[in-house]
Amino acid sequence: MNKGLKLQQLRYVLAVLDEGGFKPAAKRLHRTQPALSLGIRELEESLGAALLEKQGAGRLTPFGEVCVPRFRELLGVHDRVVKDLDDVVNRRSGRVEVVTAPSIARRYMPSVLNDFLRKYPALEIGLHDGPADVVADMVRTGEVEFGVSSLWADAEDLEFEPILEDAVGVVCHQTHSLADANSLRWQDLIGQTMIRNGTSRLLEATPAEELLAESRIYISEMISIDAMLETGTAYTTLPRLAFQDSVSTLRFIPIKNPTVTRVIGIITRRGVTVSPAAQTVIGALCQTITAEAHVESA
Amino acid sequence: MNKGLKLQQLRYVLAVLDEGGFKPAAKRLHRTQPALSLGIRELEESLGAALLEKQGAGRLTPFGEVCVPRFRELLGVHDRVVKDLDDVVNRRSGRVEVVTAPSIARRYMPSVLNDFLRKYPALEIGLHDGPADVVADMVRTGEVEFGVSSLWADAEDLEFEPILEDAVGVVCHQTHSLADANSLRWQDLIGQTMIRNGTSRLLEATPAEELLAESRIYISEMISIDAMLETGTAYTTLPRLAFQDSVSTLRFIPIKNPTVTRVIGIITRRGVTVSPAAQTVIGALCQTITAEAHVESA
DNA sequence: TAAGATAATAAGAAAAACTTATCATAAGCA
DNA sequence: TGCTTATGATAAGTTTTTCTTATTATCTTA
Repeated sequence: MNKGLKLQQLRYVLAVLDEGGFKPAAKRLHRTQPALSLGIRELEESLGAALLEKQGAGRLTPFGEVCVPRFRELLGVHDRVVKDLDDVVNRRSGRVEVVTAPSIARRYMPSVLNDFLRKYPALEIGLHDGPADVVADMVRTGEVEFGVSSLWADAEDLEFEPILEDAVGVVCHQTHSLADANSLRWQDLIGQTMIRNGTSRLLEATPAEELLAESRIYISEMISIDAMLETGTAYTTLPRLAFQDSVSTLRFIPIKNPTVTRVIGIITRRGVTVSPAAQTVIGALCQTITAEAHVESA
Repeated sequence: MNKGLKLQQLRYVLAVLDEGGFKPAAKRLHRTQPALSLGIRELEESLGAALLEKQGAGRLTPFGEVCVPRFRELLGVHDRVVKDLDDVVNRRSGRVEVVTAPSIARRYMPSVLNDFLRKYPALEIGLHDGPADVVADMVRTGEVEFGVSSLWADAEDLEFEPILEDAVGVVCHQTHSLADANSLRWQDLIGQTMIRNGTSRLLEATPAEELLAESRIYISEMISIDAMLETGTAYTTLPRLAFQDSVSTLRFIPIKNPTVTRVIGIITRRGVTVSPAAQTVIGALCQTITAEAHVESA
């Protein structure tokens, strides 16, 4: 009473029944006749009773009649499981949750998503956005498989794979005194009214640090910042991607010498392999970004 | 993308999860750690994606999370099938259909059935009875797994295993002229009025054949025969077992020189193995018969 | 940074599964 | 009936798989 059926032996039995004999069954399974003979015998011994009548083209014993429907059930489940998992591996099934910085979500994800949905019609995707600390937390908790953002403190439990550099510049109203410059240096900003925002942390430990110290306004929401900038009395700093060209009364002026950049990358949990579907999303995103970068630099 | 999961490898994965590591899992499965390492690796390669994270006590990849419930399902079905079939083999489950000659059904089967039901509480049994040709047909069609009766013509498609000899004797009313004999010879019956019945075929091709030719009455039903015998004017012949002692106004007188017997045996389809449950019934029946034979001869 | 633990890798041994060759038995046919 | 043919069982040897021991790499922890 050896526990543990071997699926292949069950297939041998069913093949003999379907084909009506050992020889044709063996042919279908690309085996020789003795292989089936021995395999089925072993199965019978492990069950403790005969399944097939001696001679006579593959007729079943009463015990065999009891067994065969169960064999079919077990093999059916097996085959379905194989197919399901194969679908997952080959991106014909699955769901990916992603979180990105808002700038990425607006600028790159629409085209990535369209691409993705067209290419893998059966995959589902969930897109979230938020500031860098929220991104990191959502990755940490496993709410999402990966995030796309900059990473402040390099956390022990997170992996960071850079994909993009985003230079910080000045954002001000077109009537602001800085508005017409093609590029600026940090010292040009001394004495101007600066609005700090969520991305101002990028300036810590850079030549801009004293500007931060001078600044007496902090506004977290972009809409409120816009409203303040519209008065033409203050400026703020933003990475290029976070600046929305669509607000046409505002200007973005690059800052050089030195350039301060935020590094955006793929954030994953350390030691956690992302799912096949998520790998596909990451691939598509990187491709989109490098493609757009070429367009911009051209 | 090698189709065909190996159940053992799935168990390896689940054991690693349950035990939280390769080493304790290996211990539980009576394997060494590299055995699991290689087995799981092969499984991952056949699936085309990793299941377990590199280090870190058996944590799952996202793909692994998808896989494991399905592994559990498949193994669950497997284990249930094994248990079901084991129950059938070990007579903890199943149903047997039997057909016997009426005499066997009345004389032996009650005790066999009681024995059987007590010993195998989960087995079901269906008992039918009928004349020899009906018995043979029910076996032939597969309505029942085996029959217990005599077999007239030895049919090519049936197997006959003798278990019992049943001698033919005279049955008559206690007032009949033959009633007081201890035993009779066939010639003693010449000139008496004989009622033929279903068992009279036993006398064909025996010294009793001329009695059959003389006889002008045939009655098929025992009750009608009894009524006729009660008049005291006629006799009939029956095998010993078919005679019911309970009808106390009738006598059974053995006939000797020569003794004519019907051979009762187990009738099965040729080349069809009976089920484990049926084997048990056959065994119990044979045992009961030999036990009673000893009682009688003692 | 060293010590201890855990899993991966390598190489060879054991077990399993399969193949070719042959034999036994039953069914078909003159 | 006896010969032929077909089918499955059996034997022996080979290939493949799976496991073990020994070792190495890597992570964890103190």
